[in-house]
Amino acid sequence: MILIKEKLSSQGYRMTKPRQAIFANLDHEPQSVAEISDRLKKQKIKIDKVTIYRTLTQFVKLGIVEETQFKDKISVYELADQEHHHHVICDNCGKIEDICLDEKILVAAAKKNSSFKIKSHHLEFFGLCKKCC
Amino acid sequence: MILIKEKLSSQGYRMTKPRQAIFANLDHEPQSVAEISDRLKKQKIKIDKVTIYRTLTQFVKLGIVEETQFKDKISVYELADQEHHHHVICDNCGKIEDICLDEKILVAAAKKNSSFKIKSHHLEFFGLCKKCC
DNA sequence: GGTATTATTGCAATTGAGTTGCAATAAGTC
DNA sequence: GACTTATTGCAACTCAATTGCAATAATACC
Ligand SMILES: [Mn+2]
Ligand SMILES: [Mn+2]
Ligand SMILES: [Zn+2]
Ligand SMILES: [Zn+2]
Repeated sequence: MILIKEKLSSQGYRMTKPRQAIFANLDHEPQSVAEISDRLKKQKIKIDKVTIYRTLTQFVKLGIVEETQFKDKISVYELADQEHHHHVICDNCGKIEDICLDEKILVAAAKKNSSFKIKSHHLEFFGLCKKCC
Repeated sequence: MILIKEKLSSQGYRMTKPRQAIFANLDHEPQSVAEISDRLKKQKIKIDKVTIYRTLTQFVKLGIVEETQFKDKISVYELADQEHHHHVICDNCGKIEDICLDEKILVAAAKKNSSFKIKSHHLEFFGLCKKCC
């Protein structure tokens, strides 16, 4: 928590109540803006969606949050303080599971086979969770 | 070309001028609806965007076209008559390069490490093309 | 503490991709 | 050619995300 205050003020940004509340409602599971908004509403915290968008965009820039999008194209956000990992998404109910993979070999192969200077990659898996199987 | 007429009529669909023109403007490089629309305009072929959307959705269902989305969230479409492959996208200019990788090992590892019944995956690489390097 | 400065917020309006309803049009069939 | 019905184009709409701007609140300075 102090960590993010540091990160903010070091860039001339301010630690505000909305930013604190949004940060407190982030998770290691990716969430959409709508989901974060709902969580805040349940806690009787009134924050406009625009503020959530702007805050998350800023958190991404500061490396506090990671943004991804799956098949449905809407952005989802999760805390960035975890080791590099990927997700398995249920085609039926949308449930998300983390998955750790050793993809070094694959990335190395990609770098070798491509004329591009490869910097990053997206990798997600889709299927059915236990309940939906 | 006859191929797609078969596929269409076998499902009770019709081969129309718009569908022919849209098919003729598909490529092995992923294109957005806007890009396809522009190509058609340059050829003085007047087809509404809605028709392009509906046609592509149908082509996807028939297995003629593959739909993907990269970082910018808009859908892109490419011909499906090619072997399974992935893409490298330039972060600067959007150029796309095909890349073939042997990901069997990775997919097997994912299936092993996950509680889900994995059916498919998305894998894309990002970086800088030669020009933008 | 109180005041000045300026980052931040909330609201309303806007953008842009994609979808839907429906009447007019054009394939396929006989 | 006439009939049936899939398809098209237009307009209206949805929904995530962005933008402009005046009101508000966090920091800095006294
Ligand atoms: Mn995760
Ligand atoms: Mn390709
Ligand atoms: Zn499920
Ligand atoms: Zn480039």
